[in-house]
Amino acid sequence: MDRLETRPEPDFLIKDLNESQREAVCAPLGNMLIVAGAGTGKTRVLVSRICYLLKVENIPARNILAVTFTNKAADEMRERIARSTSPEVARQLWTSTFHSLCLRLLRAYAPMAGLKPGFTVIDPSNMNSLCSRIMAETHWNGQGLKPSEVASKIASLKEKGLRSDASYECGYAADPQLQPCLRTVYPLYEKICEQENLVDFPELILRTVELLRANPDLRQLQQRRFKEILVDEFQDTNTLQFELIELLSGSLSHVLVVGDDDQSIYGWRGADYHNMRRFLENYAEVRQIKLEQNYRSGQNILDLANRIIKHNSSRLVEKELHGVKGEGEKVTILKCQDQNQEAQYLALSIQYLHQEKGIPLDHIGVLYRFNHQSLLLEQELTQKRIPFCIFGGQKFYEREEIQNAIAYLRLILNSADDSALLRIINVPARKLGKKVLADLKTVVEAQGKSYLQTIADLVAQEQTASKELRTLARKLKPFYELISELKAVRGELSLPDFLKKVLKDTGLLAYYQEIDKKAALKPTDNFRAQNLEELVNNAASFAERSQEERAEAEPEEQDLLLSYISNITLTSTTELNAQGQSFAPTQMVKLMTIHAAKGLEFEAVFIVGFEQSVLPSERAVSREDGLEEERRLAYVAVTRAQDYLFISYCMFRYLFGHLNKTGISLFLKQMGKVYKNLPKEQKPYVFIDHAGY
DNA sequence: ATGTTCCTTCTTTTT
DNA sequence: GAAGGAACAT
Repeated sequence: MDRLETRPEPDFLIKDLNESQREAVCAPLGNMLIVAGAGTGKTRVLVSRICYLLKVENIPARNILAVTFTNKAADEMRERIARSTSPEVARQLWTSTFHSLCLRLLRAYAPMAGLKPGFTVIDPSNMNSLCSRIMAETHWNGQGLKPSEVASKIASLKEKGLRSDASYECGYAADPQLQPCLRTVYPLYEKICEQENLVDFPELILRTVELLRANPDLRQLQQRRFKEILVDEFQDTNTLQFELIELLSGSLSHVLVVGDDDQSIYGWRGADYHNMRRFLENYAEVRQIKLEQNYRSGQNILDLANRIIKHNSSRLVEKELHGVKGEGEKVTILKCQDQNQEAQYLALSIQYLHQEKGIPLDHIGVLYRFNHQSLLLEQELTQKRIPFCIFGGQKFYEREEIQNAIAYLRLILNSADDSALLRIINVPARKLGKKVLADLKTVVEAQGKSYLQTIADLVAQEQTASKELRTLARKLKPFYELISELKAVRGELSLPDFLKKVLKDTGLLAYYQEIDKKAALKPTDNFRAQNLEELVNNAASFAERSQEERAEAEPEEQDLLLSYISNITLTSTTELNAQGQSFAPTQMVKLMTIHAAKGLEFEAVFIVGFEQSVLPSERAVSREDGLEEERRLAYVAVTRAQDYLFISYCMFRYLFGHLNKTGISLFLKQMGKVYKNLPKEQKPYVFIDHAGY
């Protein structure tokens, strides 16, 4: 025992870790690829590694960057590090998502990146309306492409690092359907974003990459800052994010990436798990570590999972999960006649698990491939009086009333934001309909200024203008005065008080109260006015939080309203439910898609609709790598279960109003072959045929 | 400007 | 089969 040891022994860090985990945590400084199977304690390894870097390697916290995909993961990591070190240290760490990291850099270097300070971050739905605006103005009908599809084409081009000019050169012009989109819509989209000072999600990354590419000095500065870079869920990175990491890491930095190619389920969104292989190729002397010891599930569940994924031929790394909990319960595979029977069986089984096995309802997860599958299940659970909640569906910040409130804030912050203005200029109705807007538009186009500036000019020149312009000015004056007044008082009020004033003065709150009153039939409906009030609460707690962090805040983040709306745009889904509250339901069964379940675990898992043309989905299999991605989806679903796993499939199912013959999924069939000749006791599952009744 | 009716269209969605 | 959009009517 050496009490005088100044350099802390890593024992406290590696206690309870298995050998490969320990190797990952205590490896000498260098590049590392950790292939971490489901439930193998990867977050723990990441957190311990960061603590090791801090305490043993004495790397200052401000030189460590940990990148995740969700805010939730980033917060959780920071919190766990705070517990192992100190809140002080944890605050100095850079733990953030790709997007919030880029936002921070762009706010700091806006002019250098070709952006005006105070730019607005827009979400995918705003991107859609912008595209629809452009399509209307250019009179292009989309040739079967909807605005949202055009928007996602643009987004995916950006995620490949391609601007409008580059994507045209890159041979995408060969696609006849894409041509008008590339030639007219994309360049116009870029132009409008530039004029209105808007930045969409993929743009955050692309701008940052271009900024770092073009400025060697700035790049070097960042590379010297980020000595140790850690990236979670690396299989989900896209081309652009891969390049971002390359630009941020210098010759003296070390990069550690953690991922699992078997859990790559966002390929359709541009994620490319081959980045794991690329990492090995592009980085020097990468230490490769495989984590296969699973702490989550019983061996029966793992056997089934291993068997399913084995049929994928394009896996990067062969691996097999070994459990530590023993065999555990057998998996139940249930064959049903139709979805009604499946729903009934589900409700009964949940009751059984809850009442006989004492499993709390909130430790039970029901997973499905498509959102619409929940409908029937909801009805059945309601009837049997089993409390449940649904993850996903409509998100709080996507709700119309919230988007409208945010649009007012956007306009107040950024006068150039025509998209925001056009959204709310007549909400609530101000007699500014089609006619007035068309007249206004001609003036805007003649002047070449933003809508708000044009309105300001019109109002100022009311006396001297022609008769037509005078009437136009008179109609627009109240709206102009409203926005000006709000702009003027912004600095005098706290964030929540200001928001309250905006909702009241614009008439938005009264407008939605009126709508609620008329529609107040179903109590399950979200009252819209209530949602707006929730927005105020949300802003209040945001203001409180930033008060605490004020000491750490960098000067560019001082504008509370600006950081609030950027924040609410980048914070969404799992953290807030449709009512805008933090989502931590108790005593309720959780229903969600398999995609939404990634990263979660439950004592008991039900996978419903494990059948042909559902899982694998009929449409997915036509895509390149589609079938294998669906199989990975099945693998993710199965590996969510700790103790109980129930899989069900139907022989027939209504899909889009028609009765289809579905039946057992290819994945289950292939898995079952291995066990065909084994006696029942040796199979990891019990098969029940309910279809005969 | 708001309500209606018909018609089309169906994944998954970390930010 | 249900929801969202477009065309139409009030």
